Amino acid sequence: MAPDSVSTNTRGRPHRRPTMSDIAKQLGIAPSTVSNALSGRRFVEPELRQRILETADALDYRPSGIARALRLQRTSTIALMVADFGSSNSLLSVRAIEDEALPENYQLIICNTSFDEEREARHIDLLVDQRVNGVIVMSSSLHDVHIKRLQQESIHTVQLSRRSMDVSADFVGVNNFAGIESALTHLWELGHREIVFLGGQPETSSVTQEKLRAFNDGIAKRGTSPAPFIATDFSFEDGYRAMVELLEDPDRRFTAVLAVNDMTALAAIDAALERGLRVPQDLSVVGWDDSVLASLRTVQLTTVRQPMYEMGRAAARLLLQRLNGTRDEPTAQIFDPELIVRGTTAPPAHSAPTA
Amino acid sequence: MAPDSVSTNTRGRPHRRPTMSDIAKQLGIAPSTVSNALSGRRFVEPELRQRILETADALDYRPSGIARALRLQRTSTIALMVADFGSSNSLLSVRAIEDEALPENYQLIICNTSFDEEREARHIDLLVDQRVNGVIVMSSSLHDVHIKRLQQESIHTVQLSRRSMDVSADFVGVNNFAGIESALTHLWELGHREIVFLGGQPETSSVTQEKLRAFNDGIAKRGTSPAPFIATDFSFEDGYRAMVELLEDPDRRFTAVLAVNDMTALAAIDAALERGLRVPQDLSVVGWDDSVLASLRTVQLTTVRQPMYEMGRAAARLLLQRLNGTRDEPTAQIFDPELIVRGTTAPPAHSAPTA
DNA sequence: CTGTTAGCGCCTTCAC
DNA sequence: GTGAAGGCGCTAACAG
Repeated sequence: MAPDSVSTNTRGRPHRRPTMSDIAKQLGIAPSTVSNALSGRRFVEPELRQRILETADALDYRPSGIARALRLQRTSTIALMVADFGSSNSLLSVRAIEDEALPENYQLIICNTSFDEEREARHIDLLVDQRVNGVIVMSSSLHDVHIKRLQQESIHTVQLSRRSMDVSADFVGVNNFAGIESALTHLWELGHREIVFLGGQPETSSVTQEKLRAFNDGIAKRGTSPAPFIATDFSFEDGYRAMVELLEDPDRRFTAVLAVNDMTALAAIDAALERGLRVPQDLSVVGWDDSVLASLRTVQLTTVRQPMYEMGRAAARLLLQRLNGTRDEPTAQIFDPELIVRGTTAPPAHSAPTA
Repeated sequence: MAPDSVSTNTRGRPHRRPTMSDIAKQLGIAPSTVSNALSGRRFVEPELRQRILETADALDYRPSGIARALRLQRTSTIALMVADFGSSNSLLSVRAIEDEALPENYQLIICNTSFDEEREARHIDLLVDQRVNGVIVMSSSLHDVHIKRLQQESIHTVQLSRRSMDVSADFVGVNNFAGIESALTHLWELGHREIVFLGGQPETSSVTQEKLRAFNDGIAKRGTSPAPFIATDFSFEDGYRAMVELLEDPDRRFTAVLAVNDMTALAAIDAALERGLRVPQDLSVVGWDDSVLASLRTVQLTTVRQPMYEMGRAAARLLLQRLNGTRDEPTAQIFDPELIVRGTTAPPAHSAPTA
């Protein structure tokens, strides 16, 4: 077979991509004119412009984002750092961010930190090296050091859900206080007086800290003794272990569980069912997220819904505005959560658990 | 406050990143020597090398991936195209791919196509412009045109799960035939004779095509009349609608449902329960994925497990090997699925459904 | 063993 | 309205 029109020499690679110079050469004009015609930043004789567009098309020309990035010193790339997008419905936020980024020709890079600090560091190194323009940090456990690192490198940062006290950056989140308070009120009105808060990592997660504080405040306000708390990561397995621990402690009595997320709530339910408890008759459980799981007929989890899509969109917009220079002072946008009452909460049986 | 040591002029931006020239200038040596010292590709006097490393560190130098990419003509970036990573446990594959890419300093870009062809095209344009080096295509509905486009642009492509007939590319998948056959055998041995296959888009999804063919073959082999099939997308909502349609058809009789994925299976269960059927007494349901949902005590879904993590890893390795030139001819790697029997399958009640 | 030079593809002054 | 030249930051070829 005859070699293709656009052949090349480099290492036997079959294909070299056409450049603006190629177009220019073919038309006998200057590269800068091609640039002007394609970008539309300068006026070019319509007839010439037309010919340029045509040959660009004919050559299947695509601009090189790398070259442009090097020249303009901006990559039009943003990144999202998330601890584990499997364990909640953070996917909605991802979707929202992509929906905002795509129309503005921004690439989105997603980094999964898995609660692993070394992995966080690796990712951030890569992001810095690639000269990412902005980062949305959703990873609840991302260490402040790393955020500061990003800011030192003058990479714009927006915090989504998680909030760091000693880092000043844009923030989009939910009113955790109100969410916990509404769940607590719900349980209280049903008659529950012994409620435990299950899960989360208060040392690293600002969200858990807030929820826990709201929980303890709410309990104190109602004049009950402080309730137990067990720290876990946000996975099913770990929530399950924690719940078993709670259930096997003979000193512990409780009629309701407030879980840090839906996954943990489901784990708690599993553990309770396994030990012969009925939900909600013997134990009420409230989750947090309103993930797809929660609405299943076989699950029917009472939970707190946060508008993840809207939050993701807000975070993306904030970031993009900042990258376009449309914004200045750090902002905070707080969304309201909503209690969704389903089937896993009911008045407590005032006797001991019936098997 | 006095201006920082590394100050600049461009547009009042606070910070200009140090380059190799900066290091070289500071030490009174040539940039290329800095390059050689940092990359280690050429020998540099240990003492000088040491000083270079130190000043690089002092200046907080980080190499520019963009400049390097422009020079080397490779970006060390790969992309993953997925239709909707919410609806199955494809997250495991994502995790695996990241686990393989990170140690080799490859960036991973994830593209969510949402079964939307225009969105696919947008994404691919961006990927081409960014000069992504390789793409893993997991999006079951990605139109062949787009894969061919990638190949024309000489971007290496690996297909994960979905397989296109008239595109020759590396492929990693699961033996759908064996999976369906094992599910069918399970139901058959329980005594089911009227089984329906629920969900999937045979026009666009090669996976659904294979499953459907395996299903029809299996039914035919056992000498039963062909079973109904309803096409859906892979979401809960659509699966639910389809199941209601099936249930409301008076001409239709069936005692078991084989669903295209877990989400659809759960939707089918919901619809059945809603109409007073009991699972598994009145209706057996088999899913596909073995997602976290399936193992919940309140769900206990019988399902077919595919090793998503391993598959993702295999796909990533294949791609990276190809990018490193370690591989040549297109390969296919087929994994074996595994039937996980849980609580949603049982012998059929041979009478009409008991309410 | 180190320095000089050139160029990856694009954009942007500055000339004409 | 268009052309020519330079440089973004890096690496590879060629000198010395």
